[in-house]
Amino acid sequence: MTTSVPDYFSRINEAEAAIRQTSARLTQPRVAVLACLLSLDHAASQIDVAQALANHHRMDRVTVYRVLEWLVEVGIAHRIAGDDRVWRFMVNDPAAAIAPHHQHAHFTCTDCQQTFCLDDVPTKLNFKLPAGFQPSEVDLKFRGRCQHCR
Amino acid sequence: MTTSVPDYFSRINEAEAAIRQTSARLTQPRVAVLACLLSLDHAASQIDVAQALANHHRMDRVTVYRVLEWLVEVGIAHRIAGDDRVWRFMVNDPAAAIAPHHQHAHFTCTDCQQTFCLDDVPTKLNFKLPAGFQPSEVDLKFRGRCQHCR
DNA sequence: CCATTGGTGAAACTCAATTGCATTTGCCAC
DNA sequence: GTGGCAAATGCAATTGAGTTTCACCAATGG
Repeated sequence: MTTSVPDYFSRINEAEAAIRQTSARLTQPRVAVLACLLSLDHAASQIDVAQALANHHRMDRVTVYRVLEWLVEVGIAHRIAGDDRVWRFMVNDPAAAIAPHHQHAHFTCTDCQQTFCLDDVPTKLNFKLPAGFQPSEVDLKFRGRCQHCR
Repeated sequence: MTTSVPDYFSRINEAEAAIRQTSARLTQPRVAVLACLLSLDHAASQIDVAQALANHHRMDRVTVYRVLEWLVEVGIAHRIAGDDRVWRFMVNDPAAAIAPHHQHAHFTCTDCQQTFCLDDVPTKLNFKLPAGFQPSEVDLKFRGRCQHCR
């Protein structure tokens, strides 16, 4: 739940490299937010990120929002709508990022409220929809108990 | 998109009957909101319902929220989380309502922004999740073009 | 018809997210 | 290096869906 500090620091180089690959500016907030996301195995909200970074960087909430949005824009992360009307963010699986229209499966724990990304679960478009519906994206969401909470 | 008025009126009796089957009071707002939902083939937000009913009933928005919530509670309707952080509501398919833990598939049109319920698409729990994840609910969501928008 | 209590209306509040604008900063050309 | 400028950030104010509180009203049961 809390960010392990060493884990966060070990991800800074990785974050910088990823940001440099976009042609945008390498800024402190971007590095910090991305390093934070990289250090987590579950999706994080703006408030999660801000709290995790509070000891290292003082950063406006709006900046966190904007960095997270930007990460989604450039394809480094993706955004998940929670049942509590909060956006959560998670770094894309590098392997899956190759495919432009990656289909996600997510798992939200009803106990600890954390959301995990299940990259292994295939969400192939082998569903038969009623006539007239042309799907371009699939979102598969599970609710239940996660590995830590059972 | 707009509620057809005759359609709404033709659903009033049906709405009254359904409300009477619960042991709660038969009130104007409940009848109106449920008749409105029954007349639609897509999910409606609080604001959609309020606007559709504006000509017939003056009703506080809090009342609409409470009636919609109540409809979910008693199993007449269900709630769908939208990508725009808005709750939308739709009457349950009577056949599917028999099963207590009915799994839904939803389709949100990226063009007209409306959400439809696909009762025919099976969402059986035949997925293999990573070890440790115990799912109790599945939510399958499609995005794309609906029948009206292509 | 009255009493009870569940339901409604109105105003205030919460809280995540967004917008506008002044200030700062990364980065490129020189 | 350093000067300039667009891009990014910080701060304050705003939006908008949804919730809470509480006084008043009205559907049901006696």
